[in-house]
Formats: sequence, structure tokens, C-alpha cells
Amino acid sequence: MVKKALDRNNYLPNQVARSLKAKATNTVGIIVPDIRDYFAYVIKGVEEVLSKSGYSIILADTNEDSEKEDLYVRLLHEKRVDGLILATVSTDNSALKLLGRSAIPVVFIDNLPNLPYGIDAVLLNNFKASSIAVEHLLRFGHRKIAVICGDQRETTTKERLAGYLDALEANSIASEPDLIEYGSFTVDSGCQCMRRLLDRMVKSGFTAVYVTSYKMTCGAIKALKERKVSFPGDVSLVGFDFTDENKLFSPSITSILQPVDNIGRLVAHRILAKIHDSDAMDKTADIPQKILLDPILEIGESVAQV
Amino acid sequence: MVKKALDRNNYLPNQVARSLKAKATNTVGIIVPDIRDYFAYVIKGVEEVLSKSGYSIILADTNEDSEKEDLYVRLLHEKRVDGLILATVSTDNSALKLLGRSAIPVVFIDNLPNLPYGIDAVLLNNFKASSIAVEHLLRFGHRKIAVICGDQRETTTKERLAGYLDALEANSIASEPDLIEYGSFTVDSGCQCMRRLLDRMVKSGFTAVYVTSYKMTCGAIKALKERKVSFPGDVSLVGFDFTDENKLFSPSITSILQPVDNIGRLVAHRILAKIHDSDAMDKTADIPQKILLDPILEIGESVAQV
DNA sequence: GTGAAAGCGCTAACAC
DNA sequence: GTGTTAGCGCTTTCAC
Repeated sequence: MVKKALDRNNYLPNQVARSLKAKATNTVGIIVPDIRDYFAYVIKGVEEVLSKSGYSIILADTNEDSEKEDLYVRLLHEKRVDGLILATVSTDNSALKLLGRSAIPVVFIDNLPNLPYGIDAVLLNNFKASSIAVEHLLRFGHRKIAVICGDQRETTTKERLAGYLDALEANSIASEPDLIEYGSFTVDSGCQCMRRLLDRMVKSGFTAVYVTSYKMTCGAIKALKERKVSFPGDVSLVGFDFTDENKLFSPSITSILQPVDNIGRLVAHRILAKIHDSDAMDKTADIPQKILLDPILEIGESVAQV
Repeated sequence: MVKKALDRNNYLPNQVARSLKAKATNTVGIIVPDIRDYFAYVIKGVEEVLSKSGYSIILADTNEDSEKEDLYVRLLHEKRVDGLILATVSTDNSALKLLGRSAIPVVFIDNLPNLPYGIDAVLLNNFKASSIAVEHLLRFGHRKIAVICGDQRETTTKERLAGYLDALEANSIASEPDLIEYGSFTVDSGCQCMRRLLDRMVKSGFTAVYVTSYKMTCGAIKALKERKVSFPGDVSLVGFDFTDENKLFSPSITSILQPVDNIGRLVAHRILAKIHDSDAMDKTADIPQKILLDPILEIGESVAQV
């Protein structure tokens, strides 16, 4: 009766107390290397699903720094998030080891760590992405196809390169070291890789380039413009994550796209399943699974017949 | 002594219990209409500052829905965030009224609500942004300058329009209703506004257009391409929030830019000041203040001499 | 039905 | 120093 009076006024239940009692915070942590990258799109999908289930998101941006990532993994554990979505930048995260036997559900996105136990993940089929990109170029008659890769330690890089090599091999084309450039996932690095490829263009004779990340695609285009190499006139180009839904670019860029909305929604559903399963008796969601999603090939005008 | 053993193993203090006791969660809520918009950049700045001070971010995306915004304002209060950063989409938010006498510090960004008491905000100087845009066009000899505005109820729209009108008046140019289009902050709306302007181009004779939001700029460019109106050949264009730091666009777009990093950092500092002040005796941070930041005019190739 | 009490895990205050 | 205790605001249990 006293309570009813409060209700009508401005009583707000204290969720902190409730969380302490219930041992559940109705909160999911998301750790990403850079919120300005495509992760903003993934988070949008995650938030759409989680908010409907009454969960909030604690967002952490590591700025591509694995130490900061470590700290956040620990902090979010202390904050007792019910689940964690992690786009890790490190292969052997020290805080992740701690996570290993911890009860808190984790689902990985974007990149996989090297851990001695089964992990859950929602990922782009990176291998297939590269196959599709290369096969598209092959269809246009290209045979000397260069590739610009990111950090060799990351699983995304390894798989994207593997898909490229496999597609070449499947079409009886020998891969050439001169056509492969490694860098890191930044605009500058993409730019430098492209410059190096152009420097030995006469020798290597490539007619097309496939760039395997968004920032590197920006850098590669920058280098092409800087050297006044026209595309698709002089070089055909397939980019990555280069969304341009309104077709504002000219020439529009042919690019591999990730199904960002679906990644977000699926990872949210997956984490919810794991959270609810940890309360349940039948632990089917406890079986670690990697969910691979198909890439989308957005066809633009940056690829020409050779 | 027993504790020390735990420490060495994997003991993680329970921040939920600590928060309940301390009546402070070390958490700040951020509510934005769409994380995929320029807010991602603002959040990056916010997170950079807050993480150094040991605060986490609870992120809420309202999807431009004022009802969802209401729910989030309430939920974050229940979660006892220590402060709230709010990019509101509504002018008279019912949950905001509740906020009025509430003790929790709020700082507004992007857009101001209509509230009967002083509020804190970190904002772009929208008036000045439009003045700069219009004056840039005037310097290139344009006299018939069209403008594409967003939702008339939002303060951002009002101020951007006011700056446009003021700059014209200051240069003894009469404003013409035919040159002003209102819409909403979406790509489609920007596209439609541009089409309507083009439909009466012969009559109105405009030579330049100033678009006052990012999504609308995309829409306007889309409409120009669709109608095969060349820019800056047939029409000069000044956009808004159209970041293209790598100059990948051709022609590159002349655009008003917000100092997104600084907005993020300042709003974070402001919210921290208010949080700490509510514990303190001298309540200087309690004096509501609007911090206005200068826009940046990014000069591209989309404006030509008339 | 309505009401009292215990306990979630921490911290601060107080006692030894 | 070291140890005990009360209480943050909620939920659940159990008593009435």
C-alpha cells in the first residue's frame, strides 16, 4: 500500500540490487577493435535482438590493442555480464585463458583466437569469400591476380589467403609470391601494399588486385589514384567490406560484403541460447559451434574484361 | 589469509555488489538514434576518455524511435548509470520529464529537447555551419542557393536553416521558398528533396545546393546521378558530415564536418565533471552549459565557379 | 491474503 | 593489525 503510492510517483526499481540477488545482470558485453569499422553494423543487429529480450549492451572498444582487450575481458567479467561477444585482435589472449573454464558464455566474431578448447563463433566464410572474388576475376579473363592481405597471424588473413590460393589452383593457375602482399588492417598499410605491387607491375604483369579488408581497400584505391592508375582501365579491383549501397562511387567498387545484419542477429541469438542454457538442464547449447555465413559479392564497375 | 589464496587464483571482485554498496556503477549510458551514423565516431571519443577514468559504456540504439528512447532512458535509470549521454530524437520526451528532477547527470548531444529547465549539451554550432557553407558558395559566385533540410521540429534543423537564411540576408540576397526543401534525416528523403528541387530547376534557377545531413547528402547525390545532373558542372554541392578522409570520391565532396572526436571527448569530460560534482560540495558543474563547437569546412571539388 | 526475515557480495565502521 | 558486523535494495521463503 505504501508501495503503490511510490509506484505512481517515480519509483524506479534498482536493477543493481536485483542483479546481485538474481546473479544475472541482463547485460551482454561486446568487445570490438574499432567501433568505426563494420562492427557498428554488427552491433546494430546485436542490439536489435538483445533489446527485445531485455538485455543491454556494454560496449568496449579496444582500439586494436590486445592489452586493452585483456583489461576489458576482465572488467566485464567483474561487472558480471551474462555473456560476452568478442572480436579479438590477439591470438593468445591471457585473459581468454582465464575465460576458458569460466562459466560465462562467450561467442567470437570476426577473428578466432588460438585456444585449447572448443569455442563458439559466428563468422564470415572467409575461404569462400576469396574463392568468389577470385572466380569473379577469372570469369573476366584475369590470370595474374594480385592479393593484398592483412596481419598473417590472424585467422581471417589465413583463410582469405587460403581461399585465394585454392581458387587459383582449382583453375590450374600457379600462385606467384610477387603477387602477394602482406600488411596490417589499416589504410596506410593498404596504400603501401598497393604501391609495392605497382612498383613491380611491369615485372609481375598483374591485371587485377583483390584486397582483403575495408581499410586496406581504401588505402589501395588511394594508392591507385595517387599513381594515376585508372581502374578498371589499367587494373581491375575487388575490395572487401566496401559498402556503397547508394552507388555514390564512380566507378562503383566490386566488393566482397559481409552479411553484417545477419552476423549481428545470429551472434545475439547464439549468446542468448548459451545464457539460457547455462540455467537449463539439457546443455545442447554447450556444444561449441562455428557458424559460417556466406559472403555477398556486390558487383560494381571496378572489374573489366582483360 | 584465505582471501590471499583466492586472489592468486582467479578471484574476480563482484562489481555488482560493489556498485550496490557504493551507490555508483562506474557506468555511463549513451543513447543514440543510429550507431551507424556519425555517432560511432563520437562514441569512439567518449570511450577513449571514459575508459581512462574507469567507466564503462552502456550503449543503446533507439533506431530513431522516440518510444524506444523513452524505454531506454527509464531502463538506464533503473540500471543506475552514473551519467547519461543522450542524442534525443524527440522534442518532448516523456521519460525526460522524469529525468528533470532526477539526480542523474545528463548531457545532450546532436539535438536539444524542449525542456522547462536548463540542460547541458555539447553541440555543433549549427548556425555557423550553415553560414560557412553558404558563404563558401557565395564566394564562388552562386546567388540562387537551394537548401535541403531535415525534420523541422528538431533544433538542428531550425538552426541550420537559420544560419542559411542569415547568411543570405547578410549578403542582401532574398530567400525564396522554392529553394527550401524539408524532409527527414534519411537517404530516401534526401533523394526526394533533390528530385523536387530539380523538377523546378528551370523555374527557380538554382545553381548550388546545400544539404544539411549525412544521409540526406547521400540521397541528394543519388538523385543527381539518377537524373544525370553533373556536379559541379550543372549544380554545385555542399554536403554535411560527408567524411571522405582518403579522398576516394571523384569529384570529392565539399562538406561541412563535425569535429566528432572533440565532441566525444568533451561530452565525456562534461559528464565526468557532473558525476563528480554531485558528490562534491561546490556545485559549479551544476550550472547548465551548452558547449558549441566550430564546424569544419572540408573543401572538395563539388563546388564550381558559377 | 500481508508481513517479516534472510541473504546475494561487497565495504565501512567498529571492536578486539 | 585482524575479525566481526551491519546494511546497500532487491527477491524468495516462510510464518502468520
